[in-house]
Amino acid sequence: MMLAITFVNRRFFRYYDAARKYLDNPLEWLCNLKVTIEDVAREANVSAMTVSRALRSPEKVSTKTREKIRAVVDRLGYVPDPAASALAAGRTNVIGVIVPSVTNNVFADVMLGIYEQSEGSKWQIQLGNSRYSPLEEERLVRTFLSQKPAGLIITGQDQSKATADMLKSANCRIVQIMECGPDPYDMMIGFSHLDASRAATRHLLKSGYRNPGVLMARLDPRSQRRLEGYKIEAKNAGVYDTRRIVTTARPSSVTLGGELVADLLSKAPDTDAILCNNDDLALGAMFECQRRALAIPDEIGICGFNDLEMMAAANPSITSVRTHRLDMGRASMKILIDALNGKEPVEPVQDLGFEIMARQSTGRKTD
Amino acid sequence: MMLAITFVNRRFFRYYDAARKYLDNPLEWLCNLKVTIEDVAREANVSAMTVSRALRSPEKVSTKTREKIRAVVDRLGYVPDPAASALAAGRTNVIGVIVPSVTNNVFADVMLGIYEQSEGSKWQIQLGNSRYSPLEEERLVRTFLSQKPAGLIITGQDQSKATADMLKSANCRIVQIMECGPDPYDMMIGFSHLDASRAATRHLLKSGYRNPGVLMARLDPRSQRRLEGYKIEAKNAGVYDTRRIVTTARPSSVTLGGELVADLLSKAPDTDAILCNNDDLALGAMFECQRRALAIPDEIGICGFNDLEMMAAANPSITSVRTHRLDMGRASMKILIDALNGKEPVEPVQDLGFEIMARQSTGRKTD
DNA sequence: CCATCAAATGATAGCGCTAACACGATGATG
DNA sequence: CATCATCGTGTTAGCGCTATCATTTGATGG
Repeated sequence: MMLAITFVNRRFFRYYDAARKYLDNPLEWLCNLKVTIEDVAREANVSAMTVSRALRSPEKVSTKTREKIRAVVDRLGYVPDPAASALAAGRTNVIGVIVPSVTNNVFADVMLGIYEQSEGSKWQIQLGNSRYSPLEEERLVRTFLSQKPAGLIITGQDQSKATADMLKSANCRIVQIMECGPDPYDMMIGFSHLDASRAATRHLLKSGYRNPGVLMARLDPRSQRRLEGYKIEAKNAGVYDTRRIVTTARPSSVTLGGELVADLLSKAPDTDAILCNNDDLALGAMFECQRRALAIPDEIGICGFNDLEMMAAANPSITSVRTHRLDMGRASMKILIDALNGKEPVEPVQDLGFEIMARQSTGRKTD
Repeated sequence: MMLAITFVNRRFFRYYDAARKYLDNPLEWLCNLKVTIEDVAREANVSAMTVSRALRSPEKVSTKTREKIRAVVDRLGYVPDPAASALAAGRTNVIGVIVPSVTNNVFADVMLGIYEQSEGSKWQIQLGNSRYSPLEEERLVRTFLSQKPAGLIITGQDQSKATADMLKSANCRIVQIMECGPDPYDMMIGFSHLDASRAATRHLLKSGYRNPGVLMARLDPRSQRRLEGYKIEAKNAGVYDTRRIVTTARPSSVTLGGELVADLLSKAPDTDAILCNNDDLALGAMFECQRRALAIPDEIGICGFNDLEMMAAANPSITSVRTHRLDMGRASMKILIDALNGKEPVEPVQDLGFEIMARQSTGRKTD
């Protein structure tokens, strides 16, 4: 009885307080009356706790009660308040994803894989865009961690010291993507940019090109490693020449590809192959070579990086290094969800590799 | 005194409870001790409420107190708990953004504009990807609204009835983007897809093409309107012919552009111009025409839609309909933030228009 | 020096939910 | 038949913050 009175009082004052705000608009009041877990509990003749359990861990509630509650939930259109839930439980179902760009096709594909894998699960993706800025990344990590996320997917391994410290002591699971290396914070899914770029350079050399140059836009850490790979193989082959290294801090684009080719050919007119930082540059490079009536692949070879869909469709089709972007997204989400479900990964660092897609643009007739 | 004891008790039990969980790892316990607003309040010799005010509405706190608090906040590394804040205040700083695709360059640009405009503000972007599914969109809207967002940016005007009902009675500001039309839920920033497509079709006709065809992938509502625009102008000019309308439900890609051209030319070999649903298709169409040695623009004209950066860089450069994607993002975020700050928009529906970018691919020598 | 009022600050009471424990009912066990 | 584990459910006590109103402080003018 005492309980009933307390309960009625609580409801009464809640409605009373709410009502006062809508004295001039009773209709709006009615519309905004929020359905809480207690409303469901009352209608179903159970306690709020049982409703909570029925929704979060149904196996702990008898089938009969569960179905009764489900029916009331549907009838009243109850939706749990995530803020209250997070506050009470001390954690959320949020998985934060931090990428350096949303415009870039590469990350768009990774995101797609992540979304795809999270489908149907209880985990909520929250996307953060660091725009290649370590400071912005730091801010994002701080913001995400304050939300007590279940997990974090973050791009690369070149975080600032402050970010790294936060991540190391973070109370959630972490997956680094896009790269492979030693000392992960927790888990890691990616591939070796250095090896990929070395393989691409070797492909050019094997195809009979003697003076390969390289175009690099926006030197983020992964591009740097790719450039390093080119240098190693160029030196190995004894064809290293700084004139043939064209870099810029500008973000890559098709137009930029054309401009960089122009730059490269003016500095080193004997260049006979171009390794591009990514496929946008490669496409731009191809268009520019066509405008200059340089025959691809005989006079000049072109190789991109990432193997976006358009590379195979281009005319001529363009050689590129296929990276498993969708798989990286899927795998990172999968390993994270598994870990959250208590299934520790056998191998916390996974190298998904790459593949050289040799096409017309590097198909020089060998002598 | 009473207060002090209560306070000490509270702290004590908090620490005691926390401690029990870390009996086997005291170090971890120390690391995880969360700094709360009360810790800051105690250190700064003010009440929790004053700390809260100092952070959320600094102008309500004296300069001296504010600075003292700021110093303590920095020293302790206090970060407010957004869940607690949301629960107590009944609202959040979250702005939900719902787009049908994250892979698509078009939306990537819009997102970029949105992010850009939100920079430095207190508003938090949260991205939802409906993947062109009205049901998924409904789920997203429900989820977002349960988080009591400050605002919502949603793509288009073709929501399901349930979604529309939720949005109409939602307790937050709403901006629809990418389209312009009557009866917005609240505010609207976009352009007329019908008009844009009519203008593009007229451009082809004016350029001397007599038998323009059209390629359409993934018939979302906006594509439908674009198709409608083509039909109107084709009929106006008396050149309407269903053989020249090639559509597919598959998502667009460069490769698909090539395939659809093949389809179009086999059905209607006399086609002399191709209006493409988007730039990916246009690029693929161009490559396919080049493979078939069809001279662009003399034998066949090509026009894209959206004017992605690569259209100008292509060889030949490709005519396209420039849409102001970045501006749409920026404008939608701006009008939303203004509204949230109490600055009602003068014009709740804004048409940002479009621009026909005539280039080589439709530059037929007129007779 | 005090009344008056605005500005600054504090005390109180939740926001809606869940962890942790309590408790009763049920069935299994010796 | 007492004993004990197990299951399903209820009770209690917050999670960390802010709305609201009460109170204090300081500035101003008579």
